[in-house]
Amino acid sequence: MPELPEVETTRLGISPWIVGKKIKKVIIRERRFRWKIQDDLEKKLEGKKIQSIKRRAKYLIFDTDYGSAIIHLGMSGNLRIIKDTESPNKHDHVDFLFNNGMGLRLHDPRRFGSLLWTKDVSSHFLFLKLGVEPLSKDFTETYLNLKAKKRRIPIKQFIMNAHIVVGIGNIYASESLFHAGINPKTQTGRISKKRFSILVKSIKNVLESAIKAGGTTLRNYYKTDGDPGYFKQYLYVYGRKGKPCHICKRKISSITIGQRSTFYCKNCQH
DNA sequence: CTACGTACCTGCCAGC
DNA sequence: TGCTGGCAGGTACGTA
Repeated sequence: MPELPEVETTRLGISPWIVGKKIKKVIIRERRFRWKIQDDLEKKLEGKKIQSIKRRAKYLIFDTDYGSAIIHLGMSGNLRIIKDTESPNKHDHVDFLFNNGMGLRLHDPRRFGSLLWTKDVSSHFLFLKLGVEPLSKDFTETYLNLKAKKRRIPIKQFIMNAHIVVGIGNIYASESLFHAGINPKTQTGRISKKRFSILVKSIKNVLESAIKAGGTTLRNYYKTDGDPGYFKQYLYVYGRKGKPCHICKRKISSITIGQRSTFYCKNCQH
């Protein structure tokens, strides 16, 4: 499901409801996720107050007085604010209930997501090898140019590699490359610094616009208030195989790169 | 480093 | 109508 904009939209949606709130009870109906939820996670969280919700890559980090919960939404996960009297539906695997009668519900049909607990986020194995945040000032053409040297992989795989830059998934990789006019198959090491500059701007633009629109809803992603994200209407290539390019009217092509479907315009991207 | 495959899951859709 | 295969927004890991 979610790429960076959807995770960020989720963070923005739930923060006002739960930052500063004390966790009264944690209900876990299903522990089998990407990693099994540890047996005493309820005990770790109950009674603690949520100090802040941060995001690193596509991970949401719930800092408490002592220790943090880390949530990843995988392909199909979402988080929603509920009243603690709302009965669970299928795949509503975890509830965090607060003192004020509200709760946070984790729903994830495919269970590729995760819910982990750590005393120290900065030393957690998930965060050790991550690349830069695309919306930070560290993400520049100079950085990409440095990392790109002699790399022969297609540029699309390169920008989807979380060791290089985090948060860019299959939708926004295709979209960013379209706006930058770069063919997704182009060998990374053969792209000029000038073109990297354009690519960096495109990525930041696409991600920021998608956050403003509340993310992209294709099937089962919904914002925390239950509404869909509206960025789908701004997609230029993703999911548009055979449809006319919004710029040149020629048909959008679809190929596979790194076992992932990839969309681009043969006429606009070189 | 690269390419490729495996694994973890459920749901949906097209085609027969 | 029902079955089957393929595909889906992610990512860690293993092998050559």
